[in-house]
Amino acid sequence: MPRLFLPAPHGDRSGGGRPRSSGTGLRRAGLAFSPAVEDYAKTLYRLEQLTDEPVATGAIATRLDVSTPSASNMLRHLSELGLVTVVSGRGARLTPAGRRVARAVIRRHRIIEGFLRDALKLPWDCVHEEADLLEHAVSSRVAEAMWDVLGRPDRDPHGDPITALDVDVDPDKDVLEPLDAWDPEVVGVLVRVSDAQPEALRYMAEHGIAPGLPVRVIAREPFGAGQRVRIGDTDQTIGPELARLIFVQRTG
Amino acid sequence: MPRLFLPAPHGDRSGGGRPRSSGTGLRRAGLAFSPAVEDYAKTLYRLEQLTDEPVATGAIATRLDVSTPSASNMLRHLSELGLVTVVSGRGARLTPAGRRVARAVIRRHRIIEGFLRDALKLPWDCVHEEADLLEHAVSSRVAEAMWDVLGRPDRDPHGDPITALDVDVDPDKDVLEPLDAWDPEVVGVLVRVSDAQPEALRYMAEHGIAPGLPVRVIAREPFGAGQRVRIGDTDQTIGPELARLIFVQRTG
DNA sequence: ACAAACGGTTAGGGTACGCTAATACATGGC
DNA sequence: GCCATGTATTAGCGTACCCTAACCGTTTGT
Repeated sequence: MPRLFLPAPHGDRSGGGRPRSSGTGLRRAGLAFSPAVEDYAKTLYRLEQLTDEPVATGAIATRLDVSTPSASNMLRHLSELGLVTVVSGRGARLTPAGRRVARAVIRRHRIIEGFLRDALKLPWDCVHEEADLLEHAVSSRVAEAMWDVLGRPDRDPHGDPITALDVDVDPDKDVLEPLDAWDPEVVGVLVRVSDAQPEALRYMAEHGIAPGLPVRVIAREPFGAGQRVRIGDTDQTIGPELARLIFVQRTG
Repeated sequence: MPRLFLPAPHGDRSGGGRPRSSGTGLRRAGLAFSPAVEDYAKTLYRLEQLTDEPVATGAIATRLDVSTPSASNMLRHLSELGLVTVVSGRGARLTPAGRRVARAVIRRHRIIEGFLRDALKLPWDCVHEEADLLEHAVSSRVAEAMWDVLGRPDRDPHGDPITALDVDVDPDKDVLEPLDAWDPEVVGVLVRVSDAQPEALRYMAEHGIAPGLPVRVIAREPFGAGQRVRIGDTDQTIGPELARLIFVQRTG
């Protein structure tokens, strides 16, 4: 049984005597949940923010790059851990406990990203992958120490918010819009860039597109060729696909 | 199959189609070896430094806190990975490849320890356990970045050497002795303290016993009560069990 | 010389994950 | 209302680790 002090997973009609771990547990003693469980919670949390419906099993599977049956099984597992409620045949929803787990993982992830970039000077585009690995190994104590060293910032390098664990609201709700949606002459601040596509991240790094800079839309190019935009103090043309990954807040 | 580009483990009479991972491998894609394998290599490396014989299966099992059969199985596994050669019925020995793996893990471990203590200001005694967790998740790139930030030290906080990957010699060989072995009036420098016992670490931290300080043995107490020693600029009595965990280098 | 003792290996199970193939269910078209 | 379609679940496996119990092979004591 991997997690001490928690109801045993699955059937647990086991025969094992020693209450130590099975499989992966030689390391990670005492950490509450397995990396896989944390990943599912995190993914579920993110997908829940997009709809009010329960999250479809297939969507989770796609996001995590596993087969649908695997996701289905894991969701049952998570529900036995009390982290999700499964709406059979339709999808799953995080419980409050599940949301806590997800927020903790996401918080650690963002702190680690910030730390890798600002303290260790790692290049932009490798930071996300490294953080995906580390988020399951870094204890809260270490993560909070990193956060202190960074000066307790409220956003990570991509502009994603680093919120307290008991905060459920997304501070970007009702505030941020994709740059894509803006018409000419609108002005504001670049708040965050999506970290979903490493390639896009690299491009943005090379072209000086980073959170914190002022943004002004100059014109919309014809035939869907994107927007002419001033970011910081350079003008450039942003294609619509990239513009959907850039989130801005109106100031004008 | 967890490790890309390596001969498949065990029989591999599998039926699986997708060449992705099984079990634990959703994260850690691309990392060469599983945490368990790294732990075995590390332990083997340490035990090999104590004897010239092949390392006994039972010794490894004890050190890793697993059953002897588990260790036996894993050693077979490691031998199929080309990391050890098993001397059947007697024990195992690391191959050059195994030694490389072990040194890489140990190097990461020590860099992480130093980093947690010096950069993150974590207390002495929790540093070792955190590092045990992190050493399998931190990539070489991140570890080397940490090392740079620390100023490329050649020892970790306990005084254990941080050596290059291709260096096989222990720089402490023929140089360090346990404090226990010293007679009165011998003087030198405290180079390292064993990190094997967290309790001892805590005691030493509280009593100002740390690597780098000058040491002079003042007298040996009667009836095995230990030694009267000056460490830094305080005198104290060190019991023989503690004295065996403190390693010193003669300067006089 | 032989039996006890000890250490290692083999046998047989477990759990956590993952996968494919086959089945169940929900939904939408007609 | 009924079937085609798609999505979700169940069935059955595979692998990495771990464990206990039973089985060897050496070494050792007398």
